[in-house]
Amino acid sequence: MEGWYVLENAEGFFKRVYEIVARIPEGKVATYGGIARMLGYPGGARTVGWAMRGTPEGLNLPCHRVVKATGELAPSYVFGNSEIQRAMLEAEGVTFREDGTIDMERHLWQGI
DNA sequence: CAGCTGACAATAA
DNA sequence: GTTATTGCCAGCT
Repeated sequence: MEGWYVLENAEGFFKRVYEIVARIPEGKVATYGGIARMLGYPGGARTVGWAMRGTPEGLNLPCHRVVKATGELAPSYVFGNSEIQRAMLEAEGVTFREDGTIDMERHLWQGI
């Protein structure tokens, strides 16, 4: 966490979340709680997800790479259908288990 | 000004 | 093993 200031206007909690999400590499996924922990809020998992809800589309933020701690994808009403998110992650190179959940052990991004 | 809601997470039964 | 409940932080009404 040294040069995390791509968006120099990173003052609010939102921006801070956007920066981290924007840093997620392809083929990797981050959890809401994980991002919250990076910010120093171990219990701010909901807040991170809530911040994503207000994510401007102009930032082209890879919100589809943010999943639950259990490896499950976000609810269907986020993209209209969970298939979209799953398809995008598969296209990125993320592997899924038989349950339809992401293999966190392989793709969990801890924030390099 | 006070209470409610919400793209979650962890613990208890 | 699954299902239910509580806690958490920031913005909104």
